[in-house]
Formats: sequence, structure tokens, C-alpha cells
Amino acid sequence: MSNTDESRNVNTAAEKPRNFLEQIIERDLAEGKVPGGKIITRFPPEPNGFLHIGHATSICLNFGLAEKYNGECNLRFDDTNPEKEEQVYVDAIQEDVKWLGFNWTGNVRYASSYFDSFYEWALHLICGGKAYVDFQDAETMRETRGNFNKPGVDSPTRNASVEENLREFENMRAGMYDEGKACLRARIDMLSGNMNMRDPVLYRIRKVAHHQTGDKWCIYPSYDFAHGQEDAIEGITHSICTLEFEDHKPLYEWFLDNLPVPARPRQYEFARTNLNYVVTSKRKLKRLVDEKLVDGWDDPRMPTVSGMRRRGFTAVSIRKFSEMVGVSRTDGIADFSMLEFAIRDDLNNNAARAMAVLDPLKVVITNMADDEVQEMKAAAHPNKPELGERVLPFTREIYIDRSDFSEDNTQSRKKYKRLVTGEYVRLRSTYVIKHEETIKDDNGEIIEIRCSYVPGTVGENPPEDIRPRGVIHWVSASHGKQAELRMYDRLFNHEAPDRGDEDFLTHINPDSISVKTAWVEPSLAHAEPEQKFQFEREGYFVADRYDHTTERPVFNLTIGLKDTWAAKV
RNA sequence: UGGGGUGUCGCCAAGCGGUAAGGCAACGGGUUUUGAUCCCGUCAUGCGCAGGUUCGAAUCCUGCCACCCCAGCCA
Repeated sequence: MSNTDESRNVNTAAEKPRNFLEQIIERDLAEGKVPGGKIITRFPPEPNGFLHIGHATSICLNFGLAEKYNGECNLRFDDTNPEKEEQVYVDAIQEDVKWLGFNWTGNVRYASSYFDSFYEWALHLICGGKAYVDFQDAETMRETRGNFNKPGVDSPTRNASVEENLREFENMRAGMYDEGKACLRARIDMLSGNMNMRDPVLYRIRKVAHHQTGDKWCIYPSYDFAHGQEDAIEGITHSICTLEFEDHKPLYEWFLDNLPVPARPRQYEFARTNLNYVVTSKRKLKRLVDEKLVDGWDDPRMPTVSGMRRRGFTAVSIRKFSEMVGVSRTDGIADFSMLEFAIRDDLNNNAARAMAVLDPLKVVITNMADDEVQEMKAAAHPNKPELGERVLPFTREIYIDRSDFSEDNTQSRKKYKRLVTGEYVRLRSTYVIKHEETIKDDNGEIIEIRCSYVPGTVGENPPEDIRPRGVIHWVSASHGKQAELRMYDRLFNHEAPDRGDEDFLTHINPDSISVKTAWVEPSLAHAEPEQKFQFEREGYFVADRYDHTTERPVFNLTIGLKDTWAAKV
């Protein structure tokens, strides 16, 4: 960047306030506290489930900070508990991060790659009299740890000799003990007010294969004994995690103080983003999947990254949302309308326009011949000519939406801006038409209306005495295609589905999906999977990533257009 | 209850002793071949509460109150 660019930014751009992490980083950079002047962050998921919107903001934060300060960000799997982890999650997480548009530095990292070092460091602590093997069972350990009011009690082996601990730890590693029969503990402070410091577990026995290391180990380090060291090994400068790990920071630092680690990372905590109307706890998401209330982790109603992707959310919108919400240390619940704004904003600017009739009412244009086809050209986007145009065949028989016609022509023009008996309306991108006749069946149901088009009104205003009430969308009955439209709504109809005493499943919205068959303009059959559109006057739709084909078009409703009119009626 | 945090508009969030940014939502109005977009405007005499320091306090001090996290061989 040139100097002029820099000064222009400083002088003209409205100064965007820095969040507390940016302030810390800028201070560290200014004070020369960052090795090489290059910050290194990391996104460290455990591969035990799919990423959701909460993870997405953490990804945006860590990768975003690295981008902003010309640093680096690692993708590291915190795979210290083989019992819960699977390769499928490792793969899915990488795909999600890439889809969000971020590139990690170098190869994907694994905590499990550092197991040899952790083992050496455990030995180091034992030799320094700072760790010991404990044989108490889990329940006894819970009791002897005490509680908020009761101090902890020393384990019988807390003061065993270095030699004995070395021997027993080796026995643990060699597989001589069954799961739960022994563990390695740090020797810190059984009286601490911080429960994490009451001799936390460093290693436990798990006789299961690990997705990365196979059967090499039967002892695995705990999160606490691994995380800070992983950060140190990778040269992480700013280790960013959520608020609940604040109590772990003294432990994090205790290990760095007592181990010959190659670097000194610092931990900073921020408040995780909660969103109303969704649940993000892994347990609850899993229940939705297991009880078949949704169609898998990437069901378009799920708040997972893959679910949102299938729903039609863009990576840009998720990044924008994350920026809008910001970063702080205050617990809060972001309003879903912020996410809605982010996706509508992106799609409004970038999605091609098209027309789809969801609830068809046949209109016969009486002044057209049976086989007459007039080809109308319509811009794909009202203010993006570079997106080109499409051809709309205008024919004698077309469909409009039933709700766009009313026999009540006494309604004010302001109140009802659609077609009414005996009046005019504009068909989007083509003629103004005039209602002539309404045809009903024996039950009085309207089955067809007959209209005439006003010549010379394509791209032109009609004569002054002709005043269309509004503009409605339409599709040719003979040239249009039928498509499946999956109409999604929020999964829960309660603002905080998982708070309160009731089971969160009682708040499931029974109408979170409904499938419709719609008539769509012919060009839509050729949409690519994942291509996004605005169906004018209806909403934003995406061609389904898996099920959409030219023969059988399938679109998912991402979100409706903002509708200030419906709200008032 | 011991320890650790947090309280600024309905929601998110700036503010760092000099007199309350911004976004979302909402509400008015204008433009419009999408009741969308866009544009213009309104929206905290007050910052959890109560005292105190100061010429001046959301910012400093004291005391309360409320909420969140921690008692896994989960992360």
C-alpha cells in the first residue's frame, strides 16, 4: 500500500472504533511485544460435531484479526479426546472454514501431533515434583476436591516420590491400568478458590483408537494440559477463546511458567455470540438430528454453517453479520433480524431477479393468439447491467398469484396495489393489462380471469387515463416450468427455545417447512445448484445444492423480502 | 456460599474525566415497472442503584443490586 493510500484511508474513512482485542493487538504491536511484528491466531475446534453460527463468528474473529494485521491464523484440531471425535467432523470443519472464505496458514494442525512433547513435559513436571499419579476413582476425586465452601483434601499419593510417580506414569502409558484406574494430576493447590487449580487432571486413560494417532497412545492429555502448550508450539501470539475459559487462565499460565515451552502466548476471552430463535448447543442440535426433526446436520433450518449454506446464506452475509455483532466481553443475545439484514443486503445487491408464481391463477390475454409468443427482455438485476438479461416469453395464457387479484374494486389504490375487477395493473417487465372478465366454477371459485393487454406499454407509461394500481409478477403458462419450492421458516417459534423449564422441543415451529409446486420462468430450469435468486415480490431463493436439476428444479426459500405492508394489515 | 466476570436505547455496540458514535429493529416522509431496494427524518437530559471526589463523572472512589461462568478422568 502506498503512502497516499494510507493517508487517504486515515483522512476520509469514518474511523471505525476498535474492539477490545484490536486495541490489545495494536498496543502489543506498537510496543514491539509481538515477535517479528506478526500476530498469529488460531481457530481450534474439537472435531466432535458440525460448526454452527457461533463458531462462524469465532472463525471470522480469529481469521479476520490475522487478515487485518497481516498476521497468520492456524486451523488446529483440538483432538485430545478420541472418545468423542471422528474424521468426518475433521473433514466437514475444513470444508466449512474454506467455504467461509478463509485460508489457514500452512497445513492443518492437530493437537495430537504434539503428543510426544506433551508426554515429555508431563515427565518434566513429575521430575520437578509438580505432578503425581492419582489412583482415586472419579467419584472419590470429586469428593476430595471439595466445593465452593469446602477446601480440597490431598490425595494419598500427592506426596509420592518422583521415582514412584515416574514408574506409575510409565505404567499408565504402557497400558497396565484400565480406564479410570489412574490419572496424572498437577500438584498445585487443593485450597484454591479457583477449582481449576485444585490439582487438575493432566492425563487420563482412554483405551480407544484415535482418528489421527491410531493405537499409539492409551493416555491422553486434558484440554488444560494441552491448549497452552499447543499455542506455544505454534507460536500463537493471541490465543482467543470464550469467556468460560477465564477461570482456566491461571492454569494456562501455570503450565507456561513451569514448562520449557518455546514461546509465550497470551489468552484473551470474549463473549460468545448467542442468537435468539435458535439453539446452538451441540447436544440439542444432535437431538434434532437423531429424533429426525430435521433432515441431518445440514438441514436448511439448522443454524450450522452447512445448514445455512444449503438454506442459501452466503459466506459474505455470515461475515457481515459477525462484523455487525462485534466483539465484547458482555453476554448478550443478538437479534435474529441482524442476520436477516445481512443476508438480504448481500442478496439484494447480488442475486439475479426472476419470477415465480407460487399460487397460480390462470389469466387469458384475450387479444393474443393461441400460439403467439412475444419475447420480453428483462434485466437480471435492476442496477447491475453486467449481470445481463433474460428472455420472458409472454403468451396468451399466463399465471399470476391468486392474491394479486381481487374482485373488491372499492379498496383504495393505496391499500391494494394489484389487479382488481375492471382495472389495470402492470405485469412486471411487460405490458399493462386490463381486467375484462372473471370466470368461476359451480362453487363460486375463481378459476380463470380474462384480460387484455394495452399495446405500447412495454417499457413505456400508459396514457394518462390508464392508471395501473401496481406491478405484479407472472409466468407464461405454456413456457413456464414447474419447480419444487421448499418454504422454510424459523425452526423455533420461541425467542429463547432452550431457556425456561420446558423441553426446548416443545417450541418447535410445526410450520418450519412446507413444500409447494410453483410455476417459474423458463430460464430458472438452467440454474446451477447453489445459485441464488430473488423471486420478485416473493423472496430470496437458492437452487438446492443437492436436489436441483434442470429436469426437476428445486429451490429453497432463504428468506422473504422485507414486508412492511403485511405487517400493517 | 468461595473464586472469576459483566451491567450504556427493544437488540448488538462505541465511549478510556470535558458534557451519550454507529448498526439492527421500530416509526414518519420521498423516489420506484419488486408494497423490495434507495433517499431523508424521528428514536437515551441519560449510562444497574445509592452516595462521594471534581469546575465538570457513563468514565475515578465507596457501598449495594442484578445477571453469567466454575465443584468432568469434556472442550
